[in-house]
Amino acid sequence: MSRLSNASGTDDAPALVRFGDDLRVDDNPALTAAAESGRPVVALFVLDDGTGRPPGGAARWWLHHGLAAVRDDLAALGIPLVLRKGAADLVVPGVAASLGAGLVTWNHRADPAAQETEARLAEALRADGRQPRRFLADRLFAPGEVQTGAGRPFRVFTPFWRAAMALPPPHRPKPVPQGTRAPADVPAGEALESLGLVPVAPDWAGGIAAQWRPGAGEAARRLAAFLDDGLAGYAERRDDVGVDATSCLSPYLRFGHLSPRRLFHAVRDRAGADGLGADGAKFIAELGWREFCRELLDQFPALHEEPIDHRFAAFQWRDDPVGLAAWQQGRTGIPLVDAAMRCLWQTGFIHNRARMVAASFLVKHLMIDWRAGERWFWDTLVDADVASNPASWQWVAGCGADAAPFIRIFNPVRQGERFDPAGRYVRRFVPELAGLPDSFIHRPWEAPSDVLRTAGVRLGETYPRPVIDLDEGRKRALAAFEDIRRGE
DNA sequence: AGCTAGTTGGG
DNA sequence: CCAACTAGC
Repeated sequence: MSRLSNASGTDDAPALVRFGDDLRVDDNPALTAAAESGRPVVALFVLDDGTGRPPGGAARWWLHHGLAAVRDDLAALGIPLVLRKGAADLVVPGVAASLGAGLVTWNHRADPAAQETEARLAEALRADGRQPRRFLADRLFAPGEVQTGAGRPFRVFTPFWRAAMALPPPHRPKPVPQGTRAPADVPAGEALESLGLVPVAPDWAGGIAAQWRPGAGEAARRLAAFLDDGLAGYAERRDDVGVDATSCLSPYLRFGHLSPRRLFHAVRDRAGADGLGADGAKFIAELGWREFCRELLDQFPALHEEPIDHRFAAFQWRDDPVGLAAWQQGRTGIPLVDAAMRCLWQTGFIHNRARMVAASFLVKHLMIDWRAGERWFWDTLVDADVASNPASWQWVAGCGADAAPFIRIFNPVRQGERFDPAGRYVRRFVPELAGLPDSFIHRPWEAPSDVLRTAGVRLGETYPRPVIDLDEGRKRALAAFEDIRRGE
C-alpha cells in the first residue's frame, strides 16, 4: 500500500496511457499529457468485449493490425504497449497498480457504455490515489458544444452544421510528443496473437488485407494522396461509384489512426490555399455527419436498437430470412445492390452512394428491419462506427432524427444509371454481367434474349432474377408507411 | 443524400 | 421526341 501511495505521489511515478479508438501518436491528447508530465510512459490497450458493443469481425481484423501499427509507432517513441484482455474497470486499475502509475490518461470514446465504465474506472483510480485524466480526441467539437439558440441539441443536420461552422474552428492538432521514455519495469501483457482478433480457419480476410493497410502511416499517405489528387473535383465526383473519387479514410478515423482535427485542418488549409472552397466544404461536411452522429448517440444511447421516431416501433417489418440472405450474399438480382454487397464482403467497405442504395433496398423494397442490415454492416465493414453506422441506418430507414422521409425510396436502377453510367462498379463486382452493354447493365431482366445470349447471361442460372419487382416493392413500402402515418 | 406521373414548352 | 418543372407520395 505504501509503495502505491509513494509511487503515485512522486514525479517519477510512471504515466499510463490507455488506448482505445485512438490508435495514433499524432494529435493524441492523452499521450501528449502523459509525455508533458515528464514521467516515464507506458501505453495500455484492453480488449474488453463485455463493455459496450464488441467490434464485428472485419473491425477485429483491423484492430489486430492497427494495434501492431501503433505498437511500432509507440516503440519509436520509446513507449511500450501492454496488451490485456478483460473488464476495463478492473484491468486498468490493476495495471496501474503494478506499474505504480501516478497519472492515468485516456481519450473519450463515443460508445455510451464505454463512458459509463470509464466513470467507474476514474473513481477506482482516484480511490487508489492516482490521477485519472480524460481528453477529447475523437471529435471536432465537444459533446453538446454545438447548440440551438435555445441551448438544445440539434435534430437536423443542416442547421447543426451551420451552427458548428459559425463557432471558432476546432483547435489545431497536437504534434507527436518528444523526449518520452519508458520506466524500468513494464507490467506483463498478452501477445497480440493471443487476443484472437484475426480469423484462423477459414481466413475470410484475404480480400480485406489486399485492400487495406491499417495504421497511422498509411492514413497519412492516403490523406496526402487525397489532398493532391482527390480534393479538386471532390464535390462533383464523390457520388460516382465506379471511380475512386472518395478519400477512403473512414476506417482510419474509426480506429483513430487519423485525428479528425488533423484531417479538418489539413483539408481546410489545402482547400484555402488552392481555391477549392466548395470541394473542401463538401468534404468537411462529411466530417460534420460523423460529428452529428456522435451527438445523436449521446442523446440516444440505444441508437442501434431503438428507432428515434417512435412511430416506427409499431412498424411491421417483414420476416424474410431468404431475402436477407440474398441481400447479404449479393444475389438479389439487382446489379448495383449486388455489387455493393459483394464489394462489402470482399473488401470490408462500400462507397457511400452504393451503401445508401443497398441499405434502402433492404429497408424499403424488401421491407426488412433496418436493424438486421445494421448488424450485418457492423460485422462486415472495416469502418463500422458505433455512432455513424446505426445513425445512418436510421436515416435511410426514415426513423432517424434528421431522417429522409420513409417515402424517399431509392430506385437502384436509376441510381446505377446516374452514378455508375459506364457500369464499371457492377462489372467489377458482378463479373457474370460484364458482357452486357451499358444500356442493360443495371437492368438485365429487361434485356432482349439475344443481348443476354451474346453477353453469356442466363437469368435464373448465371445471375438471379430480381428477388422482388422494384415497382411492386416500392408500392408495398409506401402502403405500409401510409398505415403507420395514419395510425400515429 | 428520391421517385413517379403528369404537365408544359420546345424541337 | 426531349428536357424542365411540379405535386404528391
